[in-house]
Formats: sequence, structure tokens, C-alpha cells
Amino acid sequence: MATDTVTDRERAVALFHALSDPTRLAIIEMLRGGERCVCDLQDALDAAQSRLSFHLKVLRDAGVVSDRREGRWSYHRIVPGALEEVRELALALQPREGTLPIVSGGSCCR
Amino acid sequence: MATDTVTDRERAVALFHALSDPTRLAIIEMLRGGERCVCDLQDALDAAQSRLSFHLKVLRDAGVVSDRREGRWSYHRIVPGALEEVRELALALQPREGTLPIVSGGSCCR
DNA sequence: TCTACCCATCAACATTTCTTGATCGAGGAG
DNA sequence: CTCCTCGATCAAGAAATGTTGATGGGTAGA
Repeated sequence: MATDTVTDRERAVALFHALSDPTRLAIIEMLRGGERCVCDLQDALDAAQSRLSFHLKVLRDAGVVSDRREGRWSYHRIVPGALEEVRELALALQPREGTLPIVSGGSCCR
Repeated sequence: MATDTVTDRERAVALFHALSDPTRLAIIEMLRGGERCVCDLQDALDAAQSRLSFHLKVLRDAGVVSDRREGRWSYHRIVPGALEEVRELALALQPREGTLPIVSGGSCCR
């Protein structure tokens, strides 16, 4: 059937990796309230500009955040649905229903 | 009000980091069907034993997987609820409802 | 007891990721 | 046009992460 497991896994790795850094999570928490420019984040997170730019790029490359240029500012925001995708990926990793926790009584590796 | 935001963030970082590696995701997908010993994973994933042991430790430290020793085998399984916790963390990162995507019309940084 | 097996751990190395400071382009203000 | 601000990008270094092969402890079977 359809979706390639390996591709799915790469997507999952990219998304989970994007969320696996404290600075990036702090950025996302800021963006929960609406879009922000880098200088807003700089003030609020007390982080160097190049550092924020780096992390915003990671988030952008993973499709978690998008940006919009306006004049000399660029406003960043959470991509609608990105976190929902994360939730679905996590759901797909949960143990299958109807699965016995213990696989078999016999010897493990034959 | 209670929960410390910083602590939450560290927990989130640990969990997302645990899921941000292809080998670890492959392990979890194996474990979805029930518990497995390392040698099972070795066969299925064609990975060196020390490599699997390393990744299983990462998953264990993050609380995603637990193990049970039986004789000379150790069986690993997904911790019930761990993925659900990931889903909740992702939910908490979603944009707040009632939030205007664009924050304000005025100049960004005063 | 001796041997074989499972697996955690370690050291060494390779690779990736993050941080910092510098540079540069694009846009506005004067 | 000139100057200034915002922010992307780069290079260099530091730190964290993943891989590999070796070692050793614990357990089972002969």
C-alpha cells in the first residue's frame, strides 16, 4: 500500500529533532501567541541574533515554522498543523492494540 | 499553578530527542508489537549489538522504554503512556486559540 | 567446571550540532 | 546618496552524539 515507511521515518526524525532543543522550544512557546520578528525573540529569550537565526532555520527546514518578510523585518510563525503532525506521528508509534506485552514464552533467539 | 515551565521543557527536550534518531524509531516500531530482546532487534534491524544497547539506553533514560531481565535475556518494551505524553507535549506547543496570526500593525521593535 | 551466549559498558574515533563573532545584503530614514 | 537597522549566512571552534570493536559480568547448558 502506499506510504513508504522509510520516508515517514525520516520525516519523523526531522520533526522530532526540530523539537529537541530548549532554545527551539522556547521560540515555539513565544510563537504560540502569534507571529514575532527575530528582535522580539532576541529580547525575550536573551539570545544572540545569529543563534536565533540558526534555530529558526532548523524549525523552518523541518516545516514547523514559516516566515514572512515585511520591510526589513521578518515575522515568524508556527505552521498550522505542524504540531498536529507530530501528534499523529507519536500516535503511530504507540503499541498496537491487542498486543500481548510479553511476546512468547519460548527461548528468545531460537 | 504549579508546573515549572523550565522543567517541562527539559522533559520535552529529552523525549523529543529520544525520538529523533532513525535507529531508535526503528526500535520503537519493532516494540510496538510487544517486547523483544536485543538479539531479536539485532536480527531485524541488522545493527551491531553495542549500537542497539546504546540506543536502548537513550530510550530507557528518557522513559520511553523499559526492560526486564529474564535469564540471560533482557526484554525491552515501550513504556505505556510514554507516547501519549509526547502527544500531550506537542499539544501544549500548538498555537493558542483565539490568537491572531499577525501580532500587531505597529513597528516591530519600537 | 568449562564453554557458549546475551548484553551492558568502555575507549577511540567520526560525525553532527550548537555557539560566537564577523560579514554582507536589503530596506527604510534623513 | 549616506547611514543605520534587521537578519541571513559564514567560518571557526566547542560540545554533544553516534559508531565500532573490545572487554567483562552474569547465566545456562554440557
